[in-house]
Formats: sequence, C-alpha cells, structure tokens
Amino acid sequence: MTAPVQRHPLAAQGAEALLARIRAGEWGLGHRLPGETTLAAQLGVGRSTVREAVRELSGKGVLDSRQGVGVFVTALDVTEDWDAVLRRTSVTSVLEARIAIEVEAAALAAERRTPNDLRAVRRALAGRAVTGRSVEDHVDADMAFHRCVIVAAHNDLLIELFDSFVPRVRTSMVDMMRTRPPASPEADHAAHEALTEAIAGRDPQGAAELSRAHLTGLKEVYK
Amino acid sequence: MTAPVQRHPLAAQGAEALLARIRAGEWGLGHRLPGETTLAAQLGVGRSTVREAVRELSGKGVLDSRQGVGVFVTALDVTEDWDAVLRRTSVTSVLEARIAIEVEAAALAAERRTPNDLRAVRRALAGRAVTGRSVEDHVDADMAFHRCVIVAAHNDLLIELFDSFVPRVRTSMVDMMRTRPPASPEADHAAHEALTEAIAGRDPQGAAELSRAHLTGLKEVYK
DNA sequence: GCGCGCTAAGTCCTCAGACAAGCAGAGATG
DNA sequence: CATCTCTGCTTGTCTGAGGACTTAGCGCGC
Repeated sequence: MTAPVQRHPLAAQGAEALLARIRAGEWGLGHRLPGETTLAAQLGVGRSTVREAVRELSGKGVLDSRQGVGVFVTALDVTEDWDAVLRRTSVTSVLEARIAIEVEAAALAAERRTPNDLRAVRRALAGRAVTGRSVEDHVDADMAFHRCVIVAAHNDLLIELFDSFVPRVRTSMVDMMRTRPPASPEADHAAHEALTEAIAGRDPQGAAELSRAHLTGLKEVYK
Repeated sequence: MTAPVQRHPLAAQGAEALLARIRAGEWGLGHRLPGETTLAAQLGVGRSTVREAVRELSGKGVLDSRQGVGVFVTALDVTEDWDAVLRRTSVTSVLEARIAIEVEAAALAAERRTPNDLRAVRRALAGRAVTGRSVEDHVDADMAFHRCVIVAAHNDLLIELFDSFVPRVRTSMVDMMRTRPPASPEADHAAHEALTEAIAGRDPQGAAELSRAHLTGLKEVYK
C-alpha cells in the first residue's frame, strides 16, 4: 500500500481505523463500541473527531449510534463501493460497460420516447453544443445528454446502472478531454445530433448503431 | 410526511436536507456548497452539526470536502438501495438490463475467452443440463452459467454490474420458472449450447445474437 | 512584459469545554 | 411483587479558539 497522495483528515483516518477493527472482528455484528471519550483517548484525537468518524461510517451503513445507549455495528462489511471498483478498472472497461448500457438504451429510447423526452434530449443537445467553456462544464453537459437518452428509454434499472458508475468517472473523462480532445468537435457534435434524430425518427436500429459507433470511437482513442 | 418512528438527530436531518437540495439541483455536480458557517445559519444549527451532516454524506460518496477549498458535490444521487429499486421495477425492466449487459458480454467473451474460461462455461452448461432437481437448483445453475459467460468477457465492471442486481431477482426467476416453465426444456438447453459454441468458435456476432434471442424470448413470455 | 515569492483572506480541520437529552439499572417505596 | 425515582453513563448540540491549507492578488526583481 503506497502512501496516498492526498493526506487524509484525522476524522477519515479514524473512520478507516474503526472499520479495520470491525473487519478484524474486534466488535461483532450488533455489538457496542466503547464510548466516544474512550475511543477518543484510544485514537488520540478529540471527541468531535471521533464523532465525525462514526458519522462517516454511519453514512456507509456500518455503524448506528443511539442517544443514551451507544454506537452499534450494523454491518460487518461495506458493500464494496463503486469508487474502489472504478479505481482499479481501466477506462476501456468503463467504456465497454457504457456501450452495453447506452446502445441498448438508445434503441429502447427510439421506441418509447415521448414528445417530452425528445424535448429534453434536444435541450441537452443544445447544451453540449455551447463552446468556449471549461472542460468540466463540457463533460457535465455531455453526460447530461447521454443521461437524457437513457431516461427516454423508460427503464429505471438502466438509469440506476448509469447513475451508479458513470458520474464517478467524471474526473477521468475530464482528463481524457484535456489530454486527447476530439479531433473534430464538429464531427463529435454531428454524431450526437444524428443520434438525436434517430431517436426522434423512431429508428431503434439506427440509434443503436450510432450510439455504438460513437462510444467505440472513444474507446479506440485509448487503445 | 408522517413523523418517523425514530426521531432523527439534527445532524441526520441536516444530511437529508442537504441531499434534498442537491437532488433538487440547487448545487450541480462538481459545484461548491456554501461555507460551514453559512450552512449552519441556513439550517439553524451549529457548525459541528453541519460538519457531521456533511461527513455523513461524504461517507455516502455524495460530498467531498477539501481543506482550504470547500465542500463539493461528487455525485448527483446516492445509488439507491438495489433492493428498493428492484422492488418497484418490473421483470421486463430487469430482463432489458440483462440484455444490455449479457449481449455485450457474450460478444466480448467470444473475442477474449481463454481455454480456461471455455472450460468453466462448458462445466456450467453441463451443470444446468441436469434434470430432476428443484426449481431453485435449476435457477442457480442457470445463473452460474450466465455469470461464467460474463467472466469470460474479462471486464470487472460488467461482472460487478451483473452481480449487483441479478442475484437479487433470484426469487422472481424461481417464480417465473414455476408458473411459466419453458415450453421445451430441450430447446432451452439447445439455445445455451449454441451460445457456448459461438463463444468457443470465437464468433462475437453470433454469440451476441444468440444471447439476445434467448433473453428476448424470456421477455416475450411476460408480455 | 514575465516569472517569482509573499501576503491576505477564505475555507475546512481539530480541539476543549459546557450543557441538554435520552436510556438503563439500582435502589427505595408502596 | 410492582412501581417509582434517582443516579450514572451515553450520545447530541453548541460555542469559541486556534491551526492548516488553498487560492488569488500584489509587489518586486529580472
């Protein structure tokens, strides 16, 4: 384990320490942790810091604190969060997953889109056409467009899958746009426009092919 | 809004309030939240309470605070509990998501499978051919087969996506097999055999089509 | 003009202390 | 035995004080 580039605040370190001790079996499922003051002394930090550490694990669903009683272990393990998975997967893996979801969603969107959906997609398309902005803003606008397409597919599970990992690769995509921007912004936008029109024209196969072509192109850049 | 049975501490209420405002779009992805003192005044609580609320959302992966800079939104939405999502989505939605993931994975598997992968797939195929077992065992064997195909695609993210929701619909699939069993078990098994052979023969397009045909057939049953 | 270091302001981070609120068990009381 | 009260321990909240870090702006020398 290499030293992290980013120095963790004491509260985050405390959360990691507590999680490690829980994983090691020091406190089993449903067991009570020592009091905040005790933990503070053990960890060598102030009580407020301990409280923040507990609160962080509470947000992860590992701990639950009840006033007047104590802090209890509610889960032995954190469901491996997406950040950890994404940190060790490659950009191409992410793009392949996007292909899987977005190509199917594009076809479904072409079949099921309502006039309202179409309006939203077109608005997002116009949003990502704006030039002269920061790279971050452009990436956000692009992701908003792709999300609109998936929303138009009317399948909650696909939306959930998209939301569960794509927003987390935002920084990677920003880097990607910064280091290897599209050869031709005009062609890039034309591809999105064509996808929009395929959805507007209720052409599932065309929408799927256009979506696949676009994402495969992105993937090629990284080969 | 009914009063919750459990009274929430102010910090938890604050976290909910912040999350609601994020969901409402008050602060977009990557945007900065107001300072602690400002938020404390807005929410009518002390600074430490705000800090705990932020820390809780930080544990959930929604916020990220950087010393000397501010608190930033890192995700627009908490990935809702899969159980909750799946409880209100239809079987067809699940099958559509499976189509998205498995069709793409089948094609990739045909390209990338190693001899070891192929052995695993064939073993799983033999496993699901066994007759005269309980419905549960058959469903488990079937899911194991489909998972082997995805493993052969060599993309951790796709495996993670599959694992994150497909095992949770096990009971639904058991019900499905019980109430509407496949018209012809032989044809069902032949379809899986054909998929295996397409992967063995390194035929991405064929594997994709066979996978799609199989899952679409399942979806039709529920129309 | 250009690059450099320095300063200042704003932000989060940590601590200590104080008091309030809630819970559980020991002991008193009937 | 049933019930009440009191006491000690726990978490919940607030305040004030520094400390550490980042960014932006300024002046200076080149």
